[in-house]
Amino acid sequence: MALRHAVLAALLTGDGSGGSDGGGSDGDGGGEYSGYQLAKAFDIGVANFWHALPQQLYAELAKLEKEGLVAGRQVVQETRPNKRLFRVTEAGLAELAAFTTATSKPSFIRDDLMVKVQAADSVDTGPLIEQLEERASVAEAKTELFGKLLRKMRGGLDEEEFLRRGDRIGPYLTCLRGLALERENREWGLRVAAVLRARGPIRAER
Amino acid sequence: MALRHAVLAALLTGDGSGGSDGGGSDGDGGGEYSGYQLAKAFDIGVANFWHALPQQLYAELAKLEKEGLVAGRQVVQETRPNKRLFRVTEAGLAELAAFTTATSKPSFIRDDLMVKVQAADSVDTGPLIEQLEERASVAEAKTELFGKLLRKMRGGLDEEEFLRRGDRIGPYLTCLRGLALERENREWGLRVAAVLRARGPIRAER
DNA sequence: TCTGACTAGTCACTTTCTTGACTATGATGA
DNA sequence: TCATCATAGTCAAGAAAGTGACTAGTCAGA
Repeated sequence: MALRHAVLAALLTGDGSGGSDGGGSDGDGGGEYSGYQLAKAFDIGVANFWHALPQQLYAELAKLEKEGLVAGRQVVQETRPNKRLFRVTEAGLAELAAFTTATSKPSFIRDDLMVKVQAADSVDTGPLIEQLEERASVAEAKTELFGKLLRKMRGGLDEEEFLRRGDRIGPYLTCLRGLALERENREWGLRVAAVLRARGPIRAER
Repeated sequence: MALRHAVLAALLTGDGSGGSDGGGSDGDGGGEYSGYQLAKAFDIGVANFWHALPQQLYAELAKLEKEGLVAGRQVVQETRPNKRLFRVTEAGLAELAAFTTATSKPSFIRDDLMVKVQAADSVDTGPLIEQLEERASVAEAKTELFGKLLRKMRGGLDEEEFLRRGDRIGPYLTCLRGLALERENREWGLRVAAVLRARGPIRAER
């Protein structure tokens, strides 16, 4: 059970997709998000370290609300469907605090491409090479995206300065890791593709 | 459904935990593993890109056998419980080949610590710092482990040479990525811990 | 005018994962 | 001698995650 914590953390951090979309006064600390917005955030930033589909988020938000960890309010809209905005309650904060104190499960990764590379000696490497290069280019795009996000978050300040004095450095720090990850992803993908290409078709069979 | 492919890939690659444990003549290509050995492999090397508990592996092996993708044979042992060794069949290879050709799902990570860091501005950072440093030291240990594994796999050759001519480079390539990952993990953990430490107790609340 | 995309979300079903307990035997160590 | 670890698994229940399909209105473009 940890999607809930990812959701709480995401609700707290103002790294919303919308930007200055619509009119909300963004005043009071941790933002308010609709399930829909949250789903988008999970597709971009948060997806860095957690992944979830919209349906899961809606379901989780419902549960969290029932338990009083988030509070939702209805917002009536004329031109588009009504929506419910959620914010973290005190109880939600307490839950997050407890979670932070508890020991973490070891992080885990699951990666189809790695499985394929692991078996690279026993299968046709053609399609694999393609996928590796595709992966590398996706990683490059993400690298750029994260770079922009980071610049935006730290505003005018340089990194050291921001990390010393900025408020809300959490998302910045996780984004930093995402950036490093994608950089490595890219390099690895290119390297492996190059190695496999150089070796040509399968050699070691069985 | 991709644990099965991870299992097949793991069975193929001779990166077994046991080393020269027990007496088997290791002759014919992809190794043979018991569920138990496989479980250990998943706890070390493979855990790099896939994670699974022993029960899942036993269950998956049973399914794979029923479908003819792996073949098991009973090995009677005097001094310890009997075991069943599995190897990948032709059909299993074909399944892996098909999997390799199909498009991969985007890799995904799930990491409690990252969630906690994301929320770092709203919670007590004390325990978090501890966990980050713990993580860093685990990562360092893994870094060393992977370094050794890599040296062992490439034998006397240097890396370029090995990747050009070695047989069974798949596990080597995935291990390379694991190494890079853990290196980044370590650096990130230390960096974030230092940043949080320098900031002292919570400042930005709500 | 029809198509498709965007906003906003719900329902039902299936697959996977995780937890915990249980069976056996032999070897190691206090 | 008693406890614990390592080998080698099995079973069952429940929580979490993933998939697919569906509603419904708005807006932009062909």
